[in-house]
Amino acid sequence: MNIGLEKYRHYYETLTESELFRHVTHNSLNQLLEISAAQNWPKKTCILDTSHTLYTFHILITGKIKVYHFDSSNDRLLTLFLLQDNDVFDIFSLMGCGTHKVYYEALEDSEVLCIQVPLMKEWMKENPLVHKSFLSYTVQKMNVLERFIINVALEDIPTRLARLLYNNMDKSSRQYQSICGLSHKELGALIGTTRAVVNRHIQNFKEEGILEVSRNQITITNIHLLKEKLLEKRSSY
Amino acid sequence: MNIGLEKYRHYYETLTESELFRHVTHNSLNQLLEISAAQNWPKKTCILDTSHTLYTFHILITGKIKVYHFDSSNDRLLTLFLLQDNDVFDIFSLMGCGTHKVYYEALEDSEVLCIQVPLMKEWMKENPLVHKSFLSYTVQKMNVLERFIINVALEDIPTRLARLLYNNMDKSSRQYQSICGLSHKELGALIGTTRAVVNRHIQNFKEEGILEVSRNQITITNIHLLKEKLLEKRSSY
DNA sequence: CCCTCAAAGCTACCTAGGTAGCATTTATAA
DNA sequence: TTATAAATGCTACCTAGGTAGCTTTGAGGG
Repeated sequence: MNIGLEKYRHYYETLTESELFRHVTHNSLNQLLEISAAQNWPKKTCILDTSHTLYTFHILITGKIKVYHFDSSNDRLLTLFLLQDNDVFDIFSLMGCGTHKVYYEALEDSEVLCIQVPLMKEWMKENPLVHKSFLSYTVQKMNVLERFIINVALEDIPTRLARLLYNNMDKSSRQYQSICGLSHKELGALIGTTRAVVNRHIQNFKEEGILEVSRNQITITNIHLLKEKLLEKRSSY
Repeated sequence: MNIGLEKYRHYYETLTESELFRHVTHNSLNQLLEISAAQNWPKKTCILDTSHTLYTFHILITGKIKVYHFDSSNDRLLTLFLLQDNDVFDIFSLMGCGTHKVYYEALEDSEVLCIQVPLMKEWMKENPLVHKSFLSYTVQKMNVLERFIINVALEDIPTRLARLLYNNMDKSSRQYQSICGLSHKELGALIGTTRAVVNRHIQNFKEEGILEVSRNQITITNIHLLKEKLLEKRSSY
């Protein structure tokens, strides 16, 4: 990597804070940075080509990246993950698990470290302890996926939407962190439905006094009512 | 472990064939068996108590075990995984990822090795290479989950059912392996719907000449028609 | 400043799939 | 054997959510 010293420090310190590289020596961390290429992905950059997804491993330094699947038959997106600081992708290609087809899009300006898969494999071989961290990380992600699938398969859309809002709300400030500023279409992709349906239920929530909408921003006005949405389940049947 | 020599050999050889323990020394594998307790879970045994799920790690030697979530509000099951020989569970508890609530049920008589989580952690610490195998294994499972969620969120039930049948059919013999003998209710749990709906579509498939039904057994009569079900998607809209 | 386009709001329609209920068949056990 | 329970097949009903199409709003760029 050939960059300014300040940038380098910035990357270095971010990696230090990551649980993935916590037990890696300073020396090894520097070696990792040596084989990395830093890239800036501006907002709305869409990464589609396989050189990125199949042969490159990525570390997200700052920003927000959406991992999604595209279904051509009904023209719909499904967001599998929202990656934040210190997330890594794509472990699938790292493990030679080649058949999964996902796309990436930067939802905010993002700094990304790119590492060729063979180089990364080499580095991991010399730092075998990271396998443990990666395992822990992957299991956590799998837990997220597991809950996701249970939601999509067993819960109706008002419940899923309420859960999405609730989970992403900072309980004290009632502000949103990760899903702040997303369009209804993006919200739909996050819970497995379309923008029209999301909009419909947001209007319902508004009427019920759960939230208020003001240009590109959803504000929860009654957190208790929101929470009730999660618990009521389908008892109306 | 205190068992007959033959059983011991049987377990040992099964583990040797597992990709999870491929690079483990004979000595370590014996140590693993030493801290294991062998159990036989008869068909339809349902494991619910947390001593099994939360504090014990399991290796499935022979048999078939269903990992499922139960939703009390609408009284429905969702099968997340069908575990076969040499599968392991539950990695979540091993990684201290305590919040996932799943149940286990033996669909066939199963031989299981049970290992206390602290002992397993100790053993893994002395055999750090297994973290790599476990990582690879977990990533593969995650890939399965990822495809599952895409199916459930974006595809209709005829497609999901057709895919389930197709994936679990031995293409040459047209026999089923893993889902053979499952009830419509079980099939529903595998694709995220109810038995009534599964039955409805099986009747449709029958009328279309895709399959035949004879007491607890589904036989595909036209594999091409079945495959078309997968590809036609929702073009009828 | 206006122009453009995406996002949001809303109406109307339709169908896949969830539900309820029952009758029939098959399996398991007493 | 009979009895009990489970699995299957089938009917009828209903509603959540997908779709189409349009208007309104507002943000960002020239």
